[in-house]
Amino acid sequence: MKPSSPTPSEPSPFPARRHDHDACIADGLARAEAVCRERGGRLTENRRAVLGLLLAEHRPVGAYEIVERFDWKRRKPAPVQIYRALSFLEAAGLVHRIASRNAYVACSGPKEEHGTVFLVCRDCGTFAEPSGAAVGLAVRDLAAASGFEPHDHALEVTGRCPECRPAGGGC
Amino acid sequence: MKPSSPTPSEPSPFPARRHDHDACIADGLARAEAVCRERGGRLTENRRAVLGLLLAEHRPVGAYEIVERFDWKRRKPAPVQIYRALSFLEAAGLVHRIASRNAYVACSGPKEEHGTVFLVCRDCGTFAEPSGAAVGLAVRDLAAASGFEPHDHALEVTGRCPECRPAGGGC
DNA sequence: GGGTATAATGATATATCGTTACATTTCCTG
DNA sequence: CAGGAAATGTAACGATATATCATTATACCC
Repeated sequence: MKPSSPTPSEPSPFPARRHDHDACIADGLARAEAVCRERGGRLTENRRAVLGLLLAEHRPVGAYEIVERFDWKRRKPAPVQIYRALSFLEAAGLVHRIASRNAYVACSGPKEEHGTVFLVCRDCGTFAEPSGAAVGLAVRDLAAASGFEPHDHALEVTGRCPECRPAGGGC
Repeated sequence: MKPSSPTPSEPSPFPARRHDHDACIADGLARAEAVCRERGGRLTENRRAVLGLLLAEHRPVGAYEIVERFDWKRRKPAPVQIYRALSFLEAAGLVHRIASRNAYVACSGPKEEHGTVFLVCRDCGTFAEPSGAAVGLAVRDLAAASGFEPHDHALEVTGRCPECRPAGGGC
């Protein structure tokens, strides 16, 4: 498979244009259940619904867009409900906030190495979260050189995803 | 070089606790004048005032905080005035928006290499903008490996600055 | 099971951040 | 000094996020 591709073991952090989406939602929810059992929170109906919606999109979604799309017991939820669910999910490491867009994404990686680098396509909005160990190290080095003690960081890169780049490749 | 000291030529991107602050404001304004001459904008009274206020703080300041602190012709300015000045200054590369805080800082570096990494102290709020070539390269590599074409990025690191770390150093 | 503490939700209001729209003024240029 | 582009002034609005407090659900102990 993919004999001459430049990326053998890690084809792309971006989702394939068509993939088993139900499975990736189910995976995400299962992972959430596990995380909750471990951390002691509860994956309630509301939280599950918000996470499900984010898992159904591979792109950052604004809180008020979630409000609009939602149907909780035949009612539109109040913003605070969404923010509460998002806060819980973010604390649990299940979603990330994309500050540069005031939006939220489901965390795509099952590992603990998540949260390092976020790629967002300026054209289609698709989101990817590659495992950026090298970037993390560079950040740590840079911080250390300044005597700075890093606690948390968010690197948000905008650009064009493989699908949206001109087919020729070059520029 | 770098015989035994950890940071010989580049002591710290953080401002010293006391330094010639008037000079660093004057420098910033002079730089702004130069940039405007080159790019064709005008460093008007309002823009100069906003930039001056940001230069007077080595930390991110919210737009509405600028509104509150301001005294334009004995009046409080409307938010839109501040945002207009900030937009101009940001386009000119003279200030950066810190998305994770909804706040703005004066660009500290005179060079074109700015805008790569932002360090923000969680305790005192002090801001630094070290030259992060290594991080930039790591980001480019990571993006390339994904087939992603990066256009722009913002890396915002929160943590503790040298002044606010426990004196012992370790943890 | 019943009582109780804690977690989560519902509902309303409000704070904070940023923009739209349009009239007016400034100031550069010829 | 006329004409036009750039910048400002003013008011209202839109978007994002949180505060407060009453109520309901869940876990836990007995």
